Amino acid sequence: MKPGKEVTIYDIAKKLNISPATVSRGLQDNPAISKKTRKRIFDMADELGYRTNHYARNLRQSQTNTIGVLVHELNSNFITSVLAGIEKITTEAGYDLLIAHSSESAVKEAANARNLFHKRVDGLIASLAFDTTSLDHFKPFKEKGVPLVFFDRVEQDADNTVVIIDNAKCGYIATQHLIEQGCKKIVHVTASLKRNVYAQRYKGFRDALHDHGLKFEESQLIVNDLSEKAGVEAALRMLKMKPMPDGIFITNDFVSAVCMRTLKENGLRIPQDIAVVGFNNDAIGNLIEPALTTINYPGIDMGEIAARNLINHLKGISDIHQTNTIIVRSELIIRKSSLRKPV
Amino acid sequence: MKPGKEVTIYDIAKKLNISPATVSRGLQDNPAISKKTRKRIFDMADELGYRTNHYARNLRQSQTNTIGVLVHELNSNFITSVLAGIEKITTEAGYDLLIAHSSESAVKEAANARNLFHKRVDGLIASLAFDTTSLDHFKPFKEKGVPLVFFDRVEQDADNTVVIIDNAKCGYIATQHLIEQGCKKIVHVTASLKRNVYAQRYKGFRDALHDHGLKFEESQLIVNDLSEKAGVEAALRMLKMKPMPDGIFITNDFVSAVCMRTLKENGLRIPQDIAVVGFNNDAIGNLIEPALTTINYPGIDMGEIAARNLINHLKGISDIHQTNTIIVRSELIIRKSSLRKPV
DNA sequence: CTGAAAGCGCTAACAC
DNA sequence: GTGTTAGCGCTTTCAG
Repeated sequence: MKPGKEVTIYDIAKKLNISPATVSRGLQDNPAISKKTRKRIFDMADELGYRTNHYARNLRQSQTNTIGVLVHELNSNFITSVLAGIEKITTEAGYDLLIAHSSESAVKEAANARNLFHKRVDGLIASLAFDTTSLDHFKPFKEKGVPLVFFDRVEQDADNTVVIIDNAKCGYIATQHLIEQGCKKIVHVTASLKRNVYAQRYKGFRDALHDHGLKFEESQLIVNDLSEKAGVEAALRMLKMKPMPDGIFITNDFVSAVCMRTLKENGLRIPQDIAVVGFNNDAIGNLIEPALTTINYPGIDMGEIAARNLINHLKGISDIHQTNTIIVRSELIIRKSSLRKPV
Repeated sequence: MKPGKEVTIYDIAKKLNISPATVSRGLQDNPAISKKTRKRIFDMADELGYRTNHYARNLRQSQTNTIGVLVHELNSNFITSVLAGIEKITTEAGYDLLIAHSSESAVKEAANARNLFHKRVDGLIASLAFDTTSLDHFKPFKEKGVPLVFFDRVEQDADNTVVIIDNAKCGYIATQHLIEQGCKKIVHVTASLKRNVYAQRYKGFRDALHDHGLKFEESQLIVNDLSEKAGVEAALRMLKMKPMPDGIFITNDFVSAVCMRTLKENGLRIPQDIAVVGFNNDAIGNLIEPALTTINYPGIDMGEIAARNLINHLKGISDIHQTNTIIVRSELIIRKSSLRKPV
């Protein structure tokens, strides 16, 4: 193995006195090649330390065997689970992953989309940033016929395939649970209502209040950016309300934990004074006190489903445009933060 | 823009009545091309919706402009910070990232290394899995002259560049802090001592005990896999010790949180009965009760440093083999979980 | 400042 | 079952 010099199929061909085409076929397990030759090819490849030049192959085949993944952040349990699911499926199918994250910025998201497009991904799986409103940056993909699958944070128009949970239902059952625990004034802490997930959860929240004859005032809705600072502020704001809320439904477990901390620091008891329900079922929920009631939904499944749909489409097994919306199961996990009555 | 047909530099050249070579040079801001021509080229490229074919370019230049990153897991704050740091630097320098994670399995790590090698990354940044002992899977990189940088979990032999913190010192100050708080029997919960980070922290722990005249028994060392289950077991084991420890130094914040939960469930008060110090400064430490004393070290800086070193080497600005070990600062963050005396 | 031409390593018609 | 050949899109000498 001379350093610096790459082994090519020509080297293998020469050593074996066969043609490069045969080597190429052999390496791909083409059935037209006899068992013996194939074995000789593989052995020689090993011996010489051959490695495929993916760039030559991709150039030739004009397809990259790469799937782009566009997410808002990497730092949540949920996202890493989704990634794990995607990775499992794509790896099995022999695709590479190019992962980009937008740090919740629509501008960076557009830049990443452009980059992935220029990298010629065969398909794209994406979850949108907070403030993404237009889907223009995905247009090039559509024009080139590169299939798109959105998950979780999506924009639902006619021709996107989306993998989501029933956020409205989740919002409803979370709120209903609080009502069943005796809460009369429930505050909802969430992020920009322009984003489907938050809009839907809010809708569920409102519907549940309405169906149970509870009234709603604007002050019961707190919209922020789900940061630690925002969590503290939300809690302080609730402390000043008259009357104070006796239940909170928060759209994210981290912010729930922050809120709870601030409330407890101010002498409130959870769930007696205020019952709390979060969202996502992050590890944190089971470590804080009291343990957090939350909505669980399977990131890994969402990832697998998104990836599988995309790949089946790429392989021509199914057409992605036929399956428009896939809803993944979700459930309420009841823990102490909301439990005022025996179950 | 006809669908399915890619625009190449030949198309641009033809439209402009110049040669493909000129277009290629223009696109790369080659100073040999006049401003006017360059502008015309860019405008036409825009108009036609041209996108570079990276595969053709890489094939031609036989370098990929890609850096591989090999990590044990994605699900920690620390790792995602490192990744953010790496990404910042590599993006600025125009490199792509190929990220692989080994789920703490040496076997998968080797497979990932092989894959990245076959993908021909120009350089590799890695942090090892728990049970990785041999560095054989990195040999191909060395043989081909592909530069390697290890961070955090490393194997220190002569010719690897490593970016680490002073784990022994951190272990020492964590332990010393507990001693200063009046702890007489301190237990250390950690992972496989084959891994440098854990071995060094343990060394610091032992040194601190020794320097302060405290004796050590084998039972004061608990080695596990840092899972939730392991955290619970560790706590239960300590509850059975006679006498019970009055201080714990745990190598990871998550396990600290789990341990604390179990101890509290069993009626122990923290820090009065047992003082706890963790490691990593994850977000969780500030949300549990009492807030967790821990060691902070800057993942983002480690990522940036690792990436910068690698890239400078690739660009020939500096030689990676000259800088063998880079130590990043770290510090003890004191919170309530360990505070028995006024500061 | 620009053009002509060769070649990076691989695959896929098309032959035989 | 195997060989010949052309070409994927780009960069880069070498010429002018």
